[in-house]
Amino acid sequence: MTHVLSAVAWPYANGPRHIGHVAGFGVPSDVFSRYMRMAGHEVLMVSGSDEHGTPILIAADEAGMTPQQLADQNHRIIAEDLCALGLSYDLYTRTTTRNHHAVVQELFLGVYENGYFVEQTTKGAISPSTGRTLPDRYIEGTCPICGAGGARGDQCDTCGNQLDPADLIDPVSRINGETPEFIETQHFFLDLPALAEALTAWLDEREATGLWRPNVIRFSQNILEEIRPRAMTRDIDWGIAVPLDGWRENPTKKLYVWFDAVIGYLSASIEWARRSGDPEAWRRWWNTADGAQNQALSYYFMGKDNITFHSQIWPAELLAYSGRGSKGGEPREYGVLNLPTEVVSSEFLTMEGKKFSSSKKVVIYVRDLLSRYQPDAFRYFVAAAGPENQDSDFTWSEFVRRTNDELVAGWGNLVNRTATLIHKNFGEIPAAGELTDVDRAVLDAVEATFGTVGDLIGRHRQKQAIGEAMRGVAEVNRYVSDLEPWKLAKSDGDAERERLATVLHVMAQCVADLNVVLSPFLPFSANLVDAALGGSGQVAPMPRIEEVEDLDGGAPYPIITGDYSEMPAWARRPVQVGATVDKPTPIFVKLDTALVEEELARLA
RNA sequence: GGGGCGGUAGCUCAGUCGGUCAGAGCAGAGGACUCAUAAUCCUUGGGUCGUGGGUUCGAGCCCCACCCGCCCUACCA
Repeated sequence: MTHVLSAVAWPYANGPRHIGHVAGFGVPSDVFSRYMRMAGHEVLMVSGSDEHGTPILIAADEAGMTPQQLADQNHRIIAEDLCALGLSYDLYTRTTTRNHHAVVQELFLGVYENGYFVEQTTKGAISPSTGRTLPDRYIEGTCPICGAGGARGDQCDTCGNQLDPADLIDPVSRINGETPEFIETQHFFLDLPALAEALTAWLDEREATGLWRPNVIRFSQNILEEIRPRAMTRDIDWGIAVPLDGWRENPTKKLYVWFDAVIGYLSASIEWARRSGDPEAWRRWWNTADGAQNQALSYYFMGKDNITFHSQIWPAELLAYSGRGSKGGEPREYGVLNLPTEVVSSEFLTMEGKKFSSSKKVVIYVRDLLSRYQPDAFRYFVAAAGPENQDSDFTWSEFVRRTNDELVAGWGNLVNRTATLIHKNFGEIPAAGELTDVDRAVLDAVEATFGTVGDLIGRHRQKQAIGEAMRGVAEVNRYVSDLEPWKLAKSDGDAERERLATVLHVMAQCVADLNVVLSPFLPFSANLVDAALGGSGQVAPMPRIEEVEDLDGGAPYPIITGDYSEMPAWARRPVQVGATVDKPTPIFVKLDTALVEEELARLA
């Protein structure tokens, strides 16, 4: 039994998420997790809303709300959207829970006690009226190099030079227009150089597996070369308190949002365990570094902009807590924590050739998409044409084409013609007579897809995986066309009748198999397909939203959770002879090509 | 500026260790069939593999230079 942690990127709760976000981490992580469960692994899939940090504060100010109110609102929207996409989280929680705060502080103390924090004084900009950190990008002014106006604190877009915000001429805050104040301020820096050796060893070992995507491993090793301490606290009043005397009480010093967000993988695992009734259960996914009997693997899903935090900052935190850096040390109560097995980063999805931009209205939100289209149509597009290895483009015409020509015409039609033929001729799944070589050939080809598709999903090659599954679909369509069962149906002879039963039985078996193979990609329709062929309609369990109490006395909140224990195994299951097959209704909605123009008009 | 990725048929892309590697799907053309959401099945066109050099018996594949697109390089997340 292998324990598999599916650690899915935490969506930032400053607004609703668009389809680019879920294409990058949502759908791929769900396909992987569903497959791994069916393949017999003990999967724990966790994520949550990332709710601290400056952008939330700003969005809250603009909306006239408190940051907590804004986070509450967006957390709910995001959770509902992810749930509606069928993403099978064991727990989707949030970073404003008491549990998360406590786990983050525990990690901080572990890192601190082992000596991997260094205190440094830095110069930084703050807003004089609020005392909050003013990040470089929120300061603008005249570029000291080229004299252009509107230069940002970190970089001038006109001349391209990188800047120090203190050098800007007439700097102003983009948040409220006031002149920033540059002050000396104390912060805790994560001593990354003291962890560099351990990080290098870990990355080398990971590289040797040959499993990481080449650009991810290369990028990760590259950033290791210029490693330096990184501030893990901020001058801000929205976040998690620094759990040290003299700091804890300071309302304007909080932990850096990225220090806390990645810890969510651990805190969510712990929260899941506490809610499951076995508070120590999380350790089976996290504490197997030192010769535990079972094996635990962890896969982190995210977009490429997050690689740094998952292949450097997060493993550094884990190493520091576990006492595995050059300064040594001992772990506290959580023990030696596992490092990521694989950082599975996707590239970016673009929209009609352009970057997503909510301000420029080059965007489609998950909610809007799902209000008009089937979740599986979108999931299919992402699996078949998503940004797996390189940036890919979402266009409405391609979405319509993929849906109509591949999903509806290929798979949907095979299901439909199979169910119709069986319904008309037998009304139930007929028993097979003697199989011919042609029958065996198609059955073998379809059964082989369990191996090929499963292997590809396990190696995070979902584009190829769904391609192989669809090749199986084409093969069965070819079988049907070749054998022309409708002609057999027109004959009265017993031999023809038995042959017809055999062919339809083979078709039903192939469709049932392909349905299982496709179920990680198309869970909603998998249930409908199963029901259409006389099954229970319970092939792909679905997540649900649940309102829960905070475990430690905080405010209640919605989570995503679910029971995924009833998934079928990743293997052929003989179809049930005698199961009733009714006249089918189409499962996939064919799209009107006119919607391309309608959708493009919405973007303008 | 530094690092990385990509530029292959009209479109979207595969091409593992240099040797049937010039491919698939879609669109286009022709045909078969009628069980099926006019779906399916068969046949078919064809591209200087970004540009220019180089290494090699042999290069989309390796090396160098250049052109174009994108990403990372932030105290945003």
